[in-house]
Amino acid sequence: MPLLTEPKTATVEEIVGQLTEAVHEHRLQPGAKLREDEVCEIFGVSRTIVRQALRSMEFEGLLTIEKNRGAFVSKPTLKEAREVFQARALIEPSTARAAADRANAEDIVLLEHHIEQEHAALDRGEAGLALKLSGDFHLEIARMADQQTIEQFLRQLVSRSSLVIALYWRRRNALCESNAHHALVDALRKGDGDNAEELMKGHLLDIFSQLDLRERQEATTSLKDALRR
Amino acid sequence: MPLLTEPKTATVEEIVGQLTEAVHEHRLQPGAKLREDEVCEIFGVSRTIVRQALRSMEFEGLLTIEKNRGAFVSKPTLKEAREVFQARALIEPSTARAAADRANAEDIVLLEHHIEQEHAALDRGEAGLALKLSGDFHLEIARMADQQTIEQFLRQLVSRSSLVIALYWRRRNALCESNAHHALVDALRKGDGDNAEELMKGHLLDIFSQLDLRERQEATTSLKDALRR
DNA sequence: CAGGCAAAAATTGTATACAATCCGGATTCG
DNA sequence: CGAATCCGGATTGTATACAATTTTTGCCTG
Repeated sequence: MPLLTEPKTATVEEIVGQLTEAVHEHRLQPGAKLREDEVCEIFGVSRTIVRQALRSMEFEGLLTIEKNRGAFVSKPTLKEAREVFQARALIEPSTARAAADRANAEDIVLLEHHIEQEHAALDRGEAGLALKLSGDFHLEIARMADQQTIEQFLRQLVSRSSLVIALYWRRRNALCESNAHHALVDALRKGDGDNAEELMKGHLLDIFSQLDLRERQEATTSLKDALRR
Repeated sequence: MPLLTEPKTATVEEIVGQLTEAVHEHRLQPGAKLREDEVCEIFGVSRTIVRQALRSMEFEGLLTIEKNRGAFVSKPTLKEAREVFQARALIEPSTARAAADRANAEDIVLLEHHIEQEHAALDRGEAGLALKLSGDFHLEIARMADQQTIEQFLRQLVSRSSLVIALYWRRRNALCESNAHHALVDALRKGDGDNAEELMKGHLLDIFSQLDLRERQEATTSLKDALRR
């Protein structure tokens, strides 16, 4: 399995990239522990480098580092989950509008290619990959808007969205993706900012509505609790 | 002068806190270099700790670390400067609205106290301190809105705003601060979300308009270039 | 046999040693 | 005299050694 196998001496960025991808594609689930030595061996570097990588990912919100206990893939709470999508709802519509004003033919082709890959991944049953591509799609739009500061924030939000979806997505099977992205690209192609803004707003609401954000028991981490009736 | 003098063994957070404060108050100017050994001696810790602190501040956008060259207080470009205030204009008005809905008497007292300190600092001629307090004021409002994700982003934006102001503020002397904060607190006290939102929007535009964001020459760092006619 | 205690192993946190790179000044050559 | 080059010191980057903490394991006792 060519998963996280790098021969030797990777940079911090490469490690962050591969680990981030693994989390985005749900190959690493929320709660999973990343032992430093293990990561060291996989990438063939010293703990100095690995610790830098883990710390970066903590800043992104992807990992939570507990003192003296280690780095774990973050498990957003319900409140955090809501906040992530509230923040996206605040940021992304206006970003889509800006993108509509600036998108050129090249950008549109890129986005369409993105959607193709996304559908292909879904057809192959690779839901994790499709999810990551979907996130990248949103980031591409932010990039087109030429707002690096916002893009940087959105990167964090998309990362966290991936965690939220891992924890709170309703049906494990049907990962929708209707044709919201298609419609968005159409609006961008026409330079229709109003429509792009509205479509983005609706799209985010749609995703949000498919999350199960009701109060629930903390996932019982203790075997004892899990077995008592 | 009790500036950055800590006796011994500080934590990463303490170092980040003190250095951040120094940047926010313009005691450390954009472009200033932070040598690792120097910071080590000041705080009485090893480079391991200092490097963690510097890296944190790089993520906040406060420092820029150039490979093999060191950590410098960031110098936002014109584009970045504009983006920072565009992002704030996008985020803060709705945050002010949310704060108006949630603010209790205690919060209002806190904010008023904040404004007092700000004016006192201005009267004493401590413009840097006043600026930092002004940033904290905005962060307090975000905290009241109970949106930690947004608050986290705003923290970065306020940090960068401090750098932008250091670089692009028009008149070095009169650091305005009219009574915009007073008006905002009034709206919050009354729970008037609409007004709070509008006031915040106007306040940010006001700050933005006092920046000198025209294209300009890169400050010539070379004496030779400065002398040739 | 359950529960608690203690030692050992495993893991993370910090300091230090060593390697790589950069910077400034002196030297040499055109 | 000016420019390029090379060297030594200074500074940052990485690996490793050691300390502190947690987790596991095994033993002992009630």
